[in-house]
Amino acid sequence: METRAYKWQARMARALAHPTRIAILEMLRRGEVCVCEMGPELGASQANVSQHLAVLRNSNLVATRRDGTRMMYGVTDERVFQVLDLMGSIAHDQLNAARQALAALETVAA
Amino acid sequence: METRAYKWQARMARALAHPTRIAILEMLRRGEVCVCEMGPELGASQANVSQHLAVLRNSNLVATRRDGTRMMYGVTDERVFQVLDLMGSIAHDQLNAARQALAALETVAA
DNA sequence: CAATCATATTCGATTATTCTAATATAATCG
DNA sequence: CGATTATATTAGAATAATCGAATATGATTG
Repeated sequence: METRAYKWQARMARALAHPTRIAILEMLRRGEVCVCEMGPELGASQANVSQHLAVLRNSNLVATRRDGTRMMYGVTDERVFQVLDLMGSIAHDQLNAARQALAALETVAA
Repeated sequence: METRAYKWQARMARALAHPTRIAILEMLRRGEVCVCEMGPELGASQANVSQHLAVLRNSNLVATRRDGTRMMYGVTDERVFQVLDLMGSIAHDQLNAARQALAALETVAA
């Protein structure tokens, strides 16, 4: 068993395991983004955004570039978006399936 | 911001965020697998495997089928393997990059 | 139905995440 | 340099995840 290898995938998954961090990554689809844009758009405090960015940095999913007094963030590997896309469609289809199952039950009940 | 939608992706990521659960999913690449095979192969206790299976079930990544006294587990959506593959290659490349950076530093130090 | 085998659940202790509030660092400008 | 702006870090409380041990459920067999 490659339990060692799985540790890194698990680490990465853990970094993705928060709605705010996913929202941050979604912002980064457009390219580099300044931290200053994130707080307002995410509806999160400055400290909180910074903490979530630290998690993403620690898992090497994002990298920073200083631009004067501002910090620009970008993804280190575009494939993270493919991961998000896949998780999005899986979740979407799960929801649809659940809805259909519910509708079927309600039809019987009616 | 679709913070609502991100919640589901985050939930899914959280379900993937443990080496044992990734190992379980890797076992399921071959198709349905009996719980009885998992404990030994994972080096985990029966209770622990069952707990991790519960997490995967709650996020709808796996489904069960009873076969007499045994429980067969399978993935509900094969795309979860694409997610694992992507995370694997991203992690792999991250490691390589880190190794190369280290090698470069060591060359300078020598 | 009692015994057994396979799996799931509960409990309680431990550790990890997450958040807010406060403080620290780092670059820039006057 | 002192003030300002932008970001990061720390501290501490609240919540959630994890694990082993014990117990419960559920199908099967005799």
